[in-house]
Amino acid sequence: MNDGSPPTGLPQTVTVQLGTLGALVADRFAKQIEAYGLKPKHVALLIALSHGVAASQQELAGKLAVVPSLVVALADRLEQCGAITRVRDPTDRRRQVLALTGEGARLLARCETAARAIDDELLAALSAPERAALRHALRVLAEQADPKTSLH
Amino acid sequence: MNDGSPPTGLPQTVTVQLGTLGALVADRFAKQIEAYGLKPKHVALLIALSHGVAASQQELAGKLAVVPSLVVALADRLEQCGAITRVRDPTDRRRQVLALTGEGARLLARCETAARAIDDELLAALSAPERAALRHALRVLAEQADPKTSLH
DNA sequence: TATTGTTATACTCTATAACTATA
DNA sequence: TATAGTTATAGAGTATAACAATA
Repeated sequence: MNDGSPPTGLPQTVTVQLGTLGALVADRFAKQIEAYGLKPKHVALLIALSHGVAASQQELAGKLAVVPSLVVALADRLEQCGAITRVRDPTDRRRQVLALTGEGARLLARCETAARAIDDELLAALSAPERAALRHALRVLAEQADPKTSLH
Repeated sequence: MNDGSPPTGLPQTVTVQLGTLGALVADRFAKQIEAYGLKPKHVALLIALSHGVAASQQELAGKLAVVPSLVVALADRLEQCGAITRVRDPTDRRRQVLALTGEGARLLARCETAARAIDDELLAALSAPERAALRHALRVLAEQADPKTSLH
């Protein structure tokens, strides 16, 4: 264009910048964790299990804001690589109760290492107080968004 | 788990928080702009056109970090709704030169309004200085990431 | 009859590969 | 022969819908 009309301010919005940076770091993170045979959604499931206690697949589908049939596929993979256990609830044999294993916790720790490396690279351009301010703001926004939190 | 092992620090990393929030705002933004018949990638193409001058589809594929065949589909849609023009370069008739129209600029303005509304809602939980600090940090990170910037 | 998990299927987004036309 | 764009096809990721087991 460049015909004198005001340039769009869209790229300066937090919405677009968060969307762009989010996609960027998500791609980097996905690249790193594929060495462990995991996708971001697998990690989201592991995180959910590491927080609360063991949970049914329906409960997890709610927490991850995905459909139950997707939890089946994610859990299949995680069970296959030994990251979770999957046992029928004796009191209600319809329910599959998932729980993190030691191997799952180790995988999660490796993912955390990968994430921290991406953090360090990304935040290198900021001063220490700028980094602290960003972390604070993200923490506030993340917990306000939390009800349905997932990785894309 | 909750067996005494340390809980994962993954959700506190900037990587995971940016990824999560980015997906959240991207979804909200996508929801808003579908009223205009646009997807985030369409907006990304319009933004690219509003910045530089008219550009060939190959150049745009480079800027958006997508494959040329995707630019075809995006441009088809944008041309169809009158947001861009698409003319053969007379000096090299292989090239299609895309340019933003007045209607495209108007669409972009509506998208900006939608993004600012999401910004306002999201940032309501932060104080004015916290908002300023976040905007500053995101601006720095966004421009450092910029080479291949897109919306997911 | 309602609910949990599963399977089968379809849809969206995007990439790869083959093709056309210009150069 | 090489390049811009296009078309056809395929793959990843996820949802919807039908189904089986259990309540």
